[in-house]
Amino acid sequence: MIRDVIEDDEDRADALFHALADRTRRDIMRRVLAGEYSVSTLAASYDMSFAAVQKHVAVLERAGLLRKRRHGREQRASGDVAAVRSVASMLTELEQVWRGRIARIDELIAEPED
Amino acid sequence: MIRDVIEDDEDRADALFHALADRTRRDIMRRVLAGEYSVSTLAASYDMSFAAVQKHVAVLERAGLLRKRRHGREQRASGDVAAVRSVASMLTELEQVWRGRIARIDELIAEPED
DNA sequence: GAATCATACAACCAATCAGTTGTACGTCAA
DNA sequence: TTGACGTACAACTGATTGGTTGTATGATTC
Repeated sequence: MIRDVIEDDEDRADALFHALADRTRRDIMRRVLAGEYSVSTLAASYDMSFAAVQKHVAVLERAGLLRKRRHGREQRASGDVAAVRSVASMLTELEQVWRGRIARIDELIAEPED
Repeated sequence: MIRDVIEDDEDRADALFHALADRTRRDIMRRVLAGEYSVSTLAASYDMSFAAVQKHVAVLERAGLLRKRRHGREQRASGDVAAVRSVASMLTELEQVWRGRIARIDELIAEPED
């Protein structure tokens, strides 16, 4: 059913916005969009345990915002710009809803009959 | 200090992404961007208590995503499209970081000396 | 094969979250 | 002035979060 697809979309949106609603994770995104970094290299940048950073990376990965590639014994993460764009397009959709409202108001002003 | 401004920006980003990381709140945003709605009118649309919806509206308001105007005894909410755009611009910034990476890679390919 | 490095994951904890019910207060209509 | 409506907020609950430490597993190096 279409209903379920929409549900999945909402699940995905929840995951994406939630993943971005943490400053450490946003910072990780900035790094992995600029280049490839192993989890331990990333972890070295933050004042928290390796496990904490690893969990942040896992949250971003589950949301589809980054991918990991094995490289020897390390796992290198790189950001997925398409996922970032998909979040941006959700916001554009919201903006379109607003444009619809404005268009309706403009119509009323243009045709003041009734 | 500049440091504190950045901190405030991060606080704001946290609040914005967190506010949008809930499907009920995203749905409220769709409505209040399309028009003005009283809190109780909004509440009638959802299968949860008035208080729950009122709290969702408060979260969106604190994040700056909507504003309320008194109108008689009701409080009408309408979405702030500028706030939505500010979130979009954060994502554009992320995308710029990625573009920088690609540009650097292209340079390496263009000048294979070294 | 042993030691080491990089990663993943479980178990735990305090804090926050999303929901509930109940209460209080301002505004409007009779 | 009394009641009903619309809103806000406090107090509570179970679930989730972001952090911790400890342990297990894989790949690398000696």
